[in-house]
Amino acid sequence: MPVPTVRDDVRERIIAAAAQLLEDEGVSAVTTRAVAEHASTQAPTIYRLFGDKDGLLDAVAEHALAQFSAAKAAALSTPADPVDPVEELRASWRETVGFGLAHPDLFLIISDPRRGRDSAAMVTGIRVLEERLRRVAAAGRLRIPVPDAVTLVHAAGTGAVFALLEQDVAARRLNLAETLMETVLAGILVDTPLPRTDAVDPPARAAAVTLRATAHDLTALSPSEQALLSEWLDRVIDTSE
Amino acid sequence: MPVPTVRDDVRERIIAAAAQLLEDEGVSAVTTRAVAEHASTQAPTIYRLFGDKDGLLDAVAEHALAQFSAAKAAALSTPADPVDPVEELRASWRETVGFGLAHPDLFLIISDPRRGRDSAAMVTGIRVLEERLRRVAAAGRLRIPVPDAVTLVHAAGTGAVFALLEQDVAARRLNLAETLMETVLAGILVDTPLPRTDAVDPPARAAAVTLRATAHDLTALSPSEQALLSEWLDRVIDTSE
DNA sequence: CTCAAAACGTATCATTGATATCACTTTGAT
DNA sequence: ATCAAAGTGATATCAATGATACGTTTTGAG
Repeated sequence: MPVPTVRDDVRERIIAAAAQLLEDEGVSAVTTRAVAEHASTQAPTIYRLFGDKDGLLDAVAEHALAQFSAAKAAALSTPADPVDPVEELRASWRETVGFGLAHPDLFLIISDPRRGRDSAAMVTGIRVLEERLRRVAAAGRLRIPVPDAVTLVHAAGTGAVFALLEQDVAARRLNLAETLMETVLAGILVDTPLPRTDAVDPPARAAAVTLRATAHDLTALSPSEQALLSEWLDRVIDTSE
Repeated sequence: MPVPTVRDDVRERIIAAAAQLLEDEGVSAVTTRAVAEHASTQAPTIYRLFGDKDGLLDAVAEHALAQFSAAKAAALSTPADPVDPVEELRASWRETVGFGLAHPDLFLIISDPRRGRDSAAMVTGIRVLEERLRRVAAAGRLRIPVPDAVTLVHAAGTGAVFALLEQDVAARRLNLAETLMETVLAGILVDTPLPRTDAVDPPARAAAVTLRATAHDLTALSPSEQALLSEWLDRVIDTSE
């Protein structure tokens, strides 16, 4: 086992400095000079240790994701203390979405397909998801092959985070992630019905949704009447949720 | 109606030059100097017309997306020639995914949440999707409010494109996009059964999937036996697809 | 034709990723 | 202990890029 050398120390200081700059001031603040200064070293050291700036960002992404994955792995149930693997999958999804929303710039770097294809960070994250889904399959709850499920859940999760990041931070509809997750789970799991608003819902809701979409084409109503009708229908739809 | 001025001409030339550079050599080739040269003008003109480089990229994205959306809108069925709105939604999804895969750098620019929040390009794209879903709702096929469906489908579509772009171009599993689409549709539409492999499938497939996940943990089999079993199960799963 | 406003074009700045260079230190074999 | 080889740290610097200042030219209304 190699003892930590001075080189390792500098390497960690640089990664930490870059990570903090990324977190605090965004990706545009991560310049070689700023990183070097925050790490109390010089710019050329970055190139000696990481090759180029892309290599540094790779290292930052891998570091952050490794930390995150370790926390998740620690939460994995042990054979001695089994937990419903589907619930673990749900928890994993929520943690991932939360991570993406909490560290948007980092998430965007990791998700960049031009980087992610061979990135160690992405591989690490995928492996955790795969283990979760393997357990679900082992419990007989998965309806499709594990690799397919990995890709599907990964794609949906990425899309959910991106869609939420696009929304204004104050008006984020966080249940979008939940809805998308449940929708995907309903599609890939056995014996997991669609979320709430299905059979339980009064047929009135479906009718309201339908009518709401055509409210502005109802020639029998004046524009102001259409507007009011739309408001009412929105209330009907929302309160039956 | 304003007549086209010289300024408009230069503006279009710059956008075309930037778009072509983006398409041919990727985003890193889109420098102010390269764009200016290809457009037979000077770098400062870019700043007079677009404010900064970000503004130029915005304009490029909007231009490309407007062209794309126009083509899609032209394909929209007219009242005189109605088409199943759900099928139109499927077609729209496929076109969007195809667009993303054909123009990855452009798609990444459009999808960047830091840009997309107020970008005209994103608004344009969303509007088309909203119209599609409004028609689905008007036909009584939508189970959730139109705005929710817009966000959901948009998120899933973005995720599908990103997941596909991450894969090696030669080994892309394009049916991932189809599967995700059908899964989401099954979740938001009424009277739409889950995709193919549901009730039609023999229960054998589900069992094969379950067993496949635990093949390497079967202590009753030797490692080589486990490997062969895995191959057989993969064939079973694939041929009943 | 005049002339003010707009557009153009040259030159240039500041920042940033990346590298050359070199003195100094550590390392490890002899 | 010695000394050559490798590594480290620091300064200076390069090339490319986004962005702008400012003098010159073009345009179009009256």
